[in-house]
Amino acid sequence: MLEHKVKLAIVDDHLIVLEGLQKLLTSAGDIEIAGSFTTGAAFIDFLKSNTVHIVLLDITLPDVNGMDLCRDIKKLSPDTHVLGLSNHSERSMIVQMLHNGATGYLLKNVSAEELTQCIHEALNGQVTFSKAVREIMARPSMTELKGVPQLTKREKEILKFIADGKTTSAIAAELFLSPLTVETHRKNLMQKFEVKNVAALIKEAVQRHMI
Amino acid sequence: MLEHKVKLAIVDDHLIVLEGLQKLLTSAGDIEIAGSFTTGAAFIDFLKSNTVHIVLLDITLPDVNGMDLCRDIKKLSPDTHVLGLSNHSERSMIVQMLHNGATGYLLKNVSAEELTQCIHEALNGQVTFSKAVREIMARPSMTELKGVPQLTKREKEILKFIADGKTTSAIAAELFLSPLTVETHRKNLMQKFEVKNVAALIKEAVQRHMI
DNA sequence: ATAAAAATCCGGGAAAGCAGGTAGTTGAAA
DNA sequence: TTTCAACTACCTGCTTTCCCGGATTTTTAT
Repeated sequence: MLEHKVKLAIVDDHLIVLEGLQKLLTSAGDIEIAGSFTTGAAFIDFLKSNTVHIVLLDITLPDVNGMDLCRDIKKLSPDTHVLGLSNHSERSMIVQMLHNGATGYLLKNVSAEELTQCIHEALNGQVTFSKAVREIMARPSMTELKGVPQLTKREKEILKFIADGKTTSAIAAELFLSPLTVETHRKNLMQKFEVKNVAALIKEAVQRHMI
Repeated sequence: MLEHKVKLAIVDDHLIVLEGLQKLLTSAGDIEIAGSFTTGAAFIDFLKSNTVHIVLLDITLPDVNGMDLCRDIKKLSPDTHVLGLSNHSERSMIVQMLHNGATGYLLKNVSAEELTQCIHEALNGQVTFSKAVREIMARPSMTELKGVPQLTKREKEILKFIADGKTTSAIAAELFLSPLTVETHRKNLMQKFEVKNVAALIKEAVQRHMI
């Protein structure tokens, strides 16, 4: 196999993190930083006309959330490996990222060695975690075990409206839908979350950062 | 006045951030990084036998929280300026830091120029914020303005039950109350939160860490 | 092309929530 | 002591949610 440099991209809205990562990665000679981006949109743009082998993706971005962006990246370029990078250590976050096609997940307290090691593992297609993440995954907690329901775009949309306290009919009016349609989505949401009223629904959703 | 280099310390448990900050600060020639620390304890130790003019202090640390550490620092070395550095953009966080003696507050999305500017302002004793923080402080958003409603013990109790998805009558049974009483509490809760249904109530409550 | 998933729409009935009150009892602070 | 906040309880009328059950069309993935 030819040993070209690995093209790596970073998506993070914090300049500090961008610089920090670049510094940490200079020691790994075979990695080339193809680009740094502060928004998901900017990276997607770049990806359309450039090859990226691996991308370090912050979960919280100004424009889109990491989960959705991850999914978009994999759709656009299935061979690009995505490593989630975040301060969020909740199991649900990690699981969600993997569901959406990420190859691994790192917390921002990674060391330089961990970082480069994870990158290389990811390039081999291995699912890889930073040390702190492995510990979280190893000790599953009751509440987190149930996993995160996979919501459709419409469902997410309506979930947000519900959380804002809007009634079914108000939502329907705003989205030009029949109230009955909104009712159905609401019903499905509650089924997916395995709850039986909005109160519990919203609690779960907020706690899982879906709102 | 003699122009010695400014002795600056960084306390942050993320290597990435440490490196990133160092990189960003190299451009400011008059600043010398006296030390980097990943725990509050380590920095306090250092401070006992070294002069530090200014410290960039992450709010979330493994051993202590930033507020308390800030207070300790000012007690030990009142002339050391503390700049809070965090991802947390909640107004309450910022205010708390200032109460505890911080000279300023930065979000981690600061630019290099902002960073050095804030450092210099802080050295002059000026209270200083990064741009994003100034915006938060200038425009108290609706949700932040109302502050946290003062709930009675009973109300908090019932709020939790509601968030768990329990119905009014179930709560009443569990607390040996009339359902009507629970209804009243629920009504009062919604008044205090200025919302008109449970969905919004729970969202607000969770987001304000009351659940 | 075909299957699967998502999004849309519908009915009816039971249950709960919402909004607007009123009002007695208690316990602590002024 | 009286005054006030909290907790308790009640009423009426109306709206909305919740829970069954379906159905059709459009989009997406294989």
